Amino acid sequence: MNSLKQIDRGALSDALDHSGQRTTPQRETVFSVLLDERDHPTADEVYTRTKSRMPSISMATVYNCLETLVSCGLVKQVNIEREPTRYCPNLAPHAHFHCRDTGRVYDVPVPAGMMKDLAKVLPGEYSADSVELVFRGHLSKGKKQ
Amino acid sequence: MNSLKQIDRGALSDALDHSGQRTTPQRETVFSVLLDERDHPTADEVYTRTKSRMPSISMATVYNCLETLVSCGLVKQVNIEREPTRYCPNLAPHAHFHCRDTGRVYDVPVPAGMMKDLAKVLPGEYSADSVELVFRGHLSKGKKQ
DNA sequence: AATTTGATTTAGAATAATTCTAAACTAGGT
DNA sequence: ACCTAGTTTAGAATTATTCTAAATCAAATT
Ligand SMILES: [Mn+2]
Ligand SMILES: [Mn+2]
Ligand SMILES: [Zn+2]
Ligand SMILES: [Zn+2]
Repeated sequence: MNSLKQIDRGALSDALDHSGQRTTPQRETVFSVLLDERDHPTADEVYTRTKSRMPSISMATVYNCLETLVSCGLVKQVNIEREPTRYCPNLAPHAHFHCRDTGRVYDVPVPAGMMKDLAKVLPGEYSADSVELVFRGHLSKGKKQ
Repeated sequence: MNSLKQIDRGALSDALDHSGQRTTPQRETVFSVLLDERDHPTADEVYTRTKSRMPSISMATVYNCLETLVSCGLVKQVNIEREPTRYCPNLAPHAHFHCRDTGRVYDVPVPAGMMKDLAKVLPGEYSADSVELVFRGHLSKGKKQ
């Protein structure tokens, strides 16, 4: 019993089935780690958190599970500059904000359809299947951390 | 005599002076390589091209020069997924398009003010000093390469 | 002109995130 | 119970980049 809610467990096994991969305790646990704290952890952070729930898991498996979750569409990779890849289970179109002070990455909701509309700046010969919008700057003190 | 136009040579020494760094043949040559072919080369590609104009240059110096040019604001780093960092001397606000087929990266002009306007989606406590917009997809055949 | 000094260049070593390899393990289907 | 393909695992390999320390350079001073 990891902390996956029934609905998330369903989404996980559907997505894995659909892409011909098995549901395993390691994959469930890694997925639950991502859903529990949505702070865009790195593979290393996912490893630490997963290990506390499943001490036998290895770093290689964490990388494998993350790659599996990405490949079946449940998780997105977020790359900011040359930092280690971060992982985001938020499937809604959204932007990211990277705080230069803390290094933290936040989800930024965007109005419905806006991400798609951005692609209108593309000349006709370009056709985009993904749009990535990243802000970098500072959080005014007082808010969050 | 490297292939720097007089106007670019001026911009270079101004920017270097302003940040307390010296104008050197290596820096001039690396800068001219970036200006001559605006295809967002990697450090490795910059090294190859620079070496053909200045055979004695080393990889370490290319990295150093690129870092210098970035630090004085003449060049921007462009990071796409986990690929090697690319370098872009286009100082106008613009977006990038990454072709999944060829791996090439293209500049996409955006309407004046649009990049700034994007920051309006940010909640009040966020203040962005940089906005990055990257499209990924395919170029319709026929166009470019 | 020679000397000093700090910046720059250079080759090669070190680093670190990620991927690869190959062996052990697991589980579903016969 | 056995087969088989998929998964997990430890550790080695990879690779872009950074670091180190010595050599070189050039502006400023003597
Ligand atoms: Mn901040
Ligand atoms: Mn294409
Ligand atoms: Zn996110
Ligand atoms: Zn560009």
